[in-house]
Amino acid sequence: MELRNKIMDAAEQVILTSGLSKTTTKEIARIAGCSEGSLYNHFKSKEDLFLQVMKKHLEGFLAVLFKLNGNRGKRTVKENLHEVARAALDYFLLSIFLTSSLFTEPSFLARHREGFQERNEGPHRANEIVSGYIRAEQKLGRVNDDANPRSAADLLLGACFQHAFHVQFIGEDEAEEARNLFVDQLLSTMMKGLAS
Amino acid sequence: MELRNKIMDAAEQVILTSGLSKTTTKEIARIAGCSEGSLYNHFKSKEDLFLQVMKKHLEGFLAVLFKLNGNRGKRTVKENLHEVARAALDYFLLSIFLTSSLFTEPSFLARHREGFQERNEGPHRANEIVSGYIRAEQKLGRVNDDANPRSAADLLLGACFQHAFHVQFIGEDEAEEARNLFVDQLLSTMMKGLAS
Amino acid sequence: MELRNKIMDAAEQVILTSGLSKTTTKEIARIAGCSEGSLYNHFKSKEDLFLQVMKKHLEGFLAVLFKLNGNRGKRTVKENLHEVARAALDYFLLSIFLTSSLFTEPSFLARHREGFQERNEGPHRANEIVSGYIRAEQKLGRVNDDANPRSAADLLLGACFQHAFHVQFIGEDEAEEARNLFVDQLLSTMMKGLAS
Amino acid sequence: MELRNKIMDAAEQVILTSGLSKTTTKEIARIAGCSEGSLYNHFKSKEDLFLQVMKKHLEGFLAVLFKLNGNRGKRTVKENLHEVARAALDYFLLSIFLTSSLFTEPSFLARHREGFQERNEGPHRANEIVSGYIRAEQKLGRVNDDANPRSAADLLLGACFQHAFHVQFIGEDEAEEARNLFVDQLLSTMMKGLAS
DNA sequence: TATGAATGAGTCTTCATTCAT
DNA sequence: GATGAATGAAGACTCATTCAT
Repeated sequence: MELRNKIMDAAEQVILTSGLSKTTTKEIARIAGCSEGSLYNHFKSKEDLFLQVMKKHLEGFLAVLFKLNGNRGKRTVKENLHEVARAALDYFLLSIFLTSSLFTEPSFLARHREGFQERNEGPHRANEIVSGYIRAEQKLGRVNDDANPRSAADLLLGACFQHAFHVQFIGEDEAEEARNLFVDQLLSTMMKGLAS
Repeated sequence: MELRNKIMDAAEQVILTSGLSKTTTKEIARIAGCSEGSLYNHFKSKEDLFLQVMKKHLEGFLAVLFKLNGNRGKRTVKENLHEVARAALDYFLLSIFLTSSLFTEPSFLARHREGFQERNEGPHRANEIVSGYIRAEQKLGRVNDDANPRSAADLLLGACFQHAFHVQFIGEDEAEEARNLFVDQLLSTMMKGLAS
Repeated sequence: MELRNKIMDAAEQVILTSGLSKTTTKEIARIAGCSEGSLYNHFKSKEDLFLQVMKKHLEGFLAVLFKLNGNRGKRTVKENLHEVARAALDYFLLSIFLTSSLFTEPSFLARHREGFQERNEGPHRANEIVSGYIRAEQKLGRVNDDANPRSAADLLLGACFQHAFHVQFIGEDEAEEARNLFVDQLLSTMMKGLAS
Repeated sequence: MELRNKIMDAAEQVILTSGLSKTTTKEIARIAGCSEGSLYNHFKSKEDLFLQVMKKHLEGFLAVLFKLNGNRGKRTVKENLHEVARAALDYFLLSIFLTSSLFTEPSFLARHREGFQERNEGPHRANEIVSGYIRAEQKLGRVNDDANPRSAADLLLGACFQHAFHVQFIGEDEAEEARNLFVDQLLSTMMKGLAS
């Protein structure tokens, strides 16, 4: 594997196991098995390295999201939403450590806010895509006309986002099955609504 | 005002305007109008100071949550949930900068995880309370029996949590009215459900 | 007991148990059961406090030394030297922590060097007194004329001084009996000499 | 010269001229002509740096001590002891500033006590070696059988130890000749003994 | 006399980044 | 491209001392 990839993997690993504040260039280099200087042969700065890692995480998630559009009208709505919610949950669990740095360093956020938005890579992008899917299903008559598609997307993804947060807070890994159940109950409740 | 409170306010202000990584003891002292040394007459450490600020934020939110139980069966369910969702949104907007530090410094998280849970101050506490409220309303016949109370709570609070995250990401203040609308649409969609 | 004495005792206790670098005004006040401010009602400075403690230690030792002159010609020379060597050993064990500060802070030493010498309180004072005693015994014919009295004093007190150092280094208390034996062997060897 | 050595020399110089409490990382760096940060590229901590300096001092002294064993039965006993006593005196004069820190910071002592003893580098090591030499000479009939070898070693080295202490206390350099005389008188008195 | 909050200078250490080899 | 020593700015925290009450 090329050193560039080794470094990205090392950064990811250190962030996930030791937290951002312990993710020093020295530690990344140690895990990547190279010198600190080498980091700067492949990335402009530590910030740049983090940006690339974030982008890599996001890409995996977006791939699932784009598949969603192709599934309009196919399978059940619940099945389609289940798939995307599970992908979202996994992504949030992975990305929350890096994402939180956005608020730890607003200067970082300020520097890249524009870039994120220009390239439509902002965090709300996912909600927009899911919202678009739900609106499409509404037009196909497979979703209640009274529902607000964006609200529906916010409810589903928001619940996953916060759940990821809680899981990482607890610090114990959750079984695959538990995650499926969580999403399933979410969707069941969403589909039926609260009104008596 | 006593210096202790001045320091807490200064810390809060610096965190919200400059971000955690710029929230140095020197800057806090400058804003509080005292010496750095004074910080340590009132707080054991910077970490302790942050903990107190977090606690203060949480208390305001919990006060609203406890009121919720008193409203069982009163007003409409939607009205009750609206009130709590708005409080949650405000709390999340305020606390997200500090909360994100939990993931930046897992050692901090590890040190206080137990304490949070023992005192039932963990972040999931809110979801539990709302869940309890919804279950109670279910028994009163004011909520659909098919709904999973915990899932309903997770959807509502999760959406608010993520929305707070998005708002802070954008970096522009949202009007009071916009927040009400956001919550209102969330609840409308939740009440009716997606099923066609 | 008066606060002044309580403070001196507290200082002594902290120095002996925690070492000079942990002997802060805060800790002394805590042990003395008073406020930090009170220290300055009784002593000009922390340095002054230490000076008083050193003086107190020294006085106990000097009292034994002065008794030595009265014993000229009485008992055996070895008995007289044994008594003084034991007192020296005890004094060194007690004072070594404070004494070492002389070298940690040469400015302290510089400030008080003159004072020590003017008042004949320098550390060599003890050697002079013992030397004087031995010279007196020489004149009485109770000590070998070939011996150099000052060298004899240096040998005896030096051995005790270094032994105190070693004991504190090891960090384990030595039994009373062991100390007596140490001094006894020292004196036996000194009296007979090494020449074959 | 390599920076590592420059730093060690700088540390030694600052300790000897300004005392331990003024030996800050900033001052060491200034004298070494490098940045404070560089200190940490070569030494784990300030404590580690001091440890290396202490070890360097000790090694020079131990070299002389080991030569002593080779001289058994050669030259006169007094000549052999003179050589080792002079080396001891020089070593004590040099090391007393660092050694005294052992008592200023018992935590330092506690951390390294074991290490010192395991590697037989404790301060009593020298006394043991000299004691061994004297015992050997006893067996060769060149030292009085009645003398206790360990006591003899303690007397000689102890006197040198305390003399170093006194010299540093006075603060004036002693001429080479004066040191030789001091040791010579010590040995003369020791050889003959005090008994009349 | 006793207090204890306030001080501010000073300490060790960390860390992202550079650059000559 | 790879190295790793050198950097220097910055940070959290300590502590003897003061002074108004």
